[in-house]
Amino acid sequence: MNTENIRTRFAPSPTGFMHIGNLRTALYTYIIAKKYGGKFILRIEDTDQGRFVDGATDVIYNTLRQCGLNWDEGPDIGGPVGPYVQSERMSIFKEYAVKLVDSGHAYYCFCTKERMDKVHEEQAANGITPTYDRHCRDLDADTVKKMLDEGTPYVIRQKVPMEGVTVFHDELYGDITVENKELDDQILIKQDGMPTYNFANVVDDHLMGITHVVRGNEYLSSTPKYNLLYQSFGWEPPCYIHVERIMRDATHKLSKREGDAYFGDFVEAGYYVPAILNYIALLGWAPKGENEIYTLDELIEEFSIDGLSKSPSIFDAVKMKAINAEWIRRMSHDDFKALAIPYIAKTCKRTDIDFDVLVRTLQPRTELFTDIPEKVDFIDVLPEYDNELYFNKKMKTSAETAVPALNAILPVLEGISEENWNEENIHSALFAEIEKMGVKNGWMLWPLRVALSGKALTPGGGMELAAVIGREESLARIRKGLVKLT
RNA sequence: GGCCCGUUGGUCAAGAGGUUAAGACGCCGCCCUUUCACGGCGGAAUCAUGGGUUCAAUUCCCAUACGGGUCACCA
Repeated sequence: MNTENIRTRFAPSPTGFMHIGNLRTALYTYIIAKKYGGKFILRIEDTDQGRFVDGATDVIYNTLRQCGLNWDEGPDIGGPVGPYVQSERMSIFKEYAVKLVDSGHAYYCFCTKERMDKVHEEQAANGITPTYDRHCRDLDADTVKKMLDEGTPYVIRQKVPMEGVTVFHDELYGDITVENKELDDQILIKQDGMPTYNFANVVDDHLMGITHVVRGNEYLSSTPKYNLLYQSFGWEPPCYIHVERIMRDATHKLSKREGDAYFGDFVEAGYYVPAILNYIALLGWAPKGENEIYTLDELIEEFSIDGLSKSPSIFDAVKMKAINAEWIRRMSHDDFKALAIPYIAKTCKRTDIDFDVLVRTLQPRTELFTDIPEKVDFIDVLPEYDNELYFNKKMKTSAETAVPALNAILPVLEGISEENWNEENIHSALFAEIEKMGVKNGWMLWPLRVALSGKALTPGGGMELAAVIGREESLARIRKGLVKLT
């Protein structure tokens, strides 16, 4: 593969959503450009006015920026081969189509929609794949001129060779050969004068100097027609890299309905953007070594086209969550803290707590940021709980043993002043008492956890909880627990 | 249906004729431990099927099955 002066492009339609599969295509496209020091171009394909959605281009911009997939040329920043919005390029396609007519690679077709419907109907009835019957393919020049002069509505169709084969090369799939007779004389310019997607794509890619086309593998079937177009123009075809799709399961695509299709869904669900990128990069691509955690820069470093998979990958939310958790564990305390605080604040309004202890206990227990609110919901107000919670088989504790345990803890903690109330002092005071009494750690500390949180599952143990919620609240909750028990 | 593409544990996947068929997630067990996690150790679990080629096929070839894609004046 020639990697000199690579130019790749991401050419999404503004639908209002960024599908996770498209994002992955954008990722690979970006990586391939950057890996070889090339340019990554953004082109907006908005020619389908029927699908126009307000603000949809912003979704594309924002997603790409959030992910760090910064484009070198695009609608907003311009570039040498603009415009980068396809709807602003409409005037150029007709001219190129006429060039093809002149060179005998395309032709005017005056067939009406009604005639085509009838033909297709008949073909279908005879069990033939509906295609254009090439009715206008060999109209003589005079007839064409006459009809054009009369203003007869027309389309321009590609004149695909009737015999022979077309071969194209894909970096992943190798050479793919298709019989020309399988190819339809597809429409290049529609009756309204607008280009079809396939035609605009070829012309734009060429005019923009795109060297590597990375796209979903649903385009594999139409690539021979693309290649024929390049040949007809005498242009060098780009290097094709078709990537397989991401599936929901073996037979279903990711869908809007399941809420698992769009980038935004995952951000909202508490995923960390670099982790999302990391996970989707791994879906359909395997690194050489055993590391699975990559930043974008590391991905660029590690990436290799031969690591791309030729079969569809099934999206696994469980694995993505694991990758997300790994990213969280690897964060510095301060980075995690900054990201966690807004989620803590959802259920914990207090600001006088020991955030450092809380955040430290939270970090290894957080898979998604959205896990956090539920984990800290006991801080502001002690939840109602049952004395049964004091029972723990392994700790050998129960509502009965909790009474002496809490009675022993209370004076010890009362002995720590407000100024000295911190995890270290709580720890040493409590452990001194434990040693003095000759009891098991859990016998003493399990009841403390329950009294302080009213929960069996908490971030950190009894001592951390005491440090987090503070002296006054801790003592009050222990006393309350004692009252509740007796 | 025609054409094109694909098929290694539940999932992501390595492997490129000879391997005890990596690794990760998940699952199970054990250890650590004031819970749960984290961390550590161990375990169960895979080459779609049938024919070839070969001394030897997960690996190469051909069928079959299954899955996907595509056959628009949509993109």
